[in-house]
Amino acid sequence: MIDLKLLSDDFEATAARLVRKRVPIELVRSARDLAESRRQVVREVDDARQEMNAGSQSVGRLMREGRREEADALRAGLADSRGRIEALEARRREVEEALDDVVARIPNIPDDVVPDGTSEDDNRVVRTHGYDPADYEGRSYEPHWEVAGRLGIYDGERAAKLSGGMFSVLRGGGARLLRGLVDFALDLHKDRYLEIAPPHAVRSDVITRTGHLTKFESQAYKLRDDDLWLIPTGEVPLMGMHQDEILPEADLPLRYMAYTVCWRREAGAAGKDTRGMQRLHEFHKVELAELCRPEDSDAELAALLGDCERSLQTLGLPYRVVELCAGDLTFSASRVFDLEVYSPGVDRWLEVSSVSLVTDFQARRGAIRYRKEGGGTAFVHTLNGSGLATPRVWSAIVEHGQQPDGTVRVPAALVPYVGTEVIAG
RNA sequence: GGAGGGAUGGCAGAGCGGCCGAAUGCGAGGCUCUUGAAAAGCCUUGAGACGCAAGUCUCCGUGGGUUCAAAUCCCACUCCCUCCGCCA
Repeated sequence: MIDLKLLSDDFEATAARLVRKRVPIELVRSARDLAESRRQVVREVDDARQEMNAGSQSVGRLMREGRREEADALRAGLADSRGRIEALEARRREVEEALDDVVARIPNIPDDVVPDGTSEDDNRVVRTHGYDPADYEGRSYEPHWEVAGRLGIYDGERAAKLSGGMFSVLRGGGARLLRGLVDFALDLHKDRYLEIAPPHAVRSDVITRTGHLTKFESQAYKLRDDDLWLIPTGEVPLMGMHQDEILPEADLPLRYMAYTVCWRREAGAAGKDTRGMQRLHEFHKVELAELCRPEDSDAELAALLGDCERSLQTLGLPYRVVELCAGDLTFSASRVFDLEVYSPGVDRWLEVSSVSLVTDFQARRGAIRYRKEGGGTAFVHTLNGSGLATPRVWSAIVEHGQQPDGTVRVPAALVPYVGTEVIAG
């Protein structure tokens, strides 16, 4: 959630920044007005309470002094003021509910350096690494599901039999490639990130406060008999760990990585780009996530982006870095860089990582703070990015590594992890 | 799943319905003493909301109830611990 103070202190500027993210101005106005109403009601409640507290204390004093009749008289009057407090409280709840509802629709404020734009088309390619169209001329590339299907390392039909569409079954060298990718990613980042093995099911409270379950949409799977949700990303437990904590400043930044399975319902996303392993309900991912001081978050974002790029560089995959425009930013992010790998089999750039700066948006809802060395507390900034999202990297390796004889060449850096230079089945 | 115990500030740990936002100890910060340090002594030290400020309000696991008044009494829930059962 955003800082409501920004709306009362500097409405025009804040509204202008939100409008860049396609937020309707009426929504921002209504948040400001409701916040003001709330302030007023809270003040009335406080005043009423003060009166009541003072009265109650007088009753106590009179009783101790043995002045019974005076105490009884006062007590009768206080019963009424309790009714008044209850009425005011009811109004406060009403206003707060309305405010929460509006605030829940307001996304994080885009960073001023983010380019203007309203859609994907306005995103900016920052740089391209390792890609030369000449490399692909004079040869045909098949999509990964063809290559992998023929090798028997990917079985889409059995996956559908077990679980329906958008699930995968990997076999033999395909399963080994998946496992190797995970190990590779964890090893690559172990010096800067603390490895965590978190739960894959979390409470409603946790997934809500990390921003992955809202009144308006749910990408997550719910367990039937318990108040638990399967995580859509490792970010959820990594950030949820510190909810309601006040961290010592000296502990920051906290950099974590976690290998988890991720589940996404992706309702309505069926159809396009779903062939093979491009989009799955269940996939494996090594997530990088961190908490830091606000003044460090720009530098941490650059470093995190570099770390995520390093995964692709080391694997020798051609990719480009795309900065999302204001109108295309995800709800919680103030700034996002997508990493897209070139997939020759489908001749497309596929998003394999989304590196996000979330500023204090997530920390505010999750109440993740730190104690400043000079005194006082403040919300941390949070960041996250995929260190390696397996399905699309897996398929990119298959498409790039395909050889005339139908086998797949394994990138050199991955050979020790997969245990073979060539996947032949 | 069954039986019992518990949840209070950074930690440990008190707390007869009113003088309790809360003893005490530890930790942390400041000061005195000292050449310096230790020891000792003194002082300070939870979070949040509103307010220029004085100050007021909220928070003792969560939610409800009783009462003029709840950390304290009642109800429900959640979590933790111990024992039993089951189990990778």
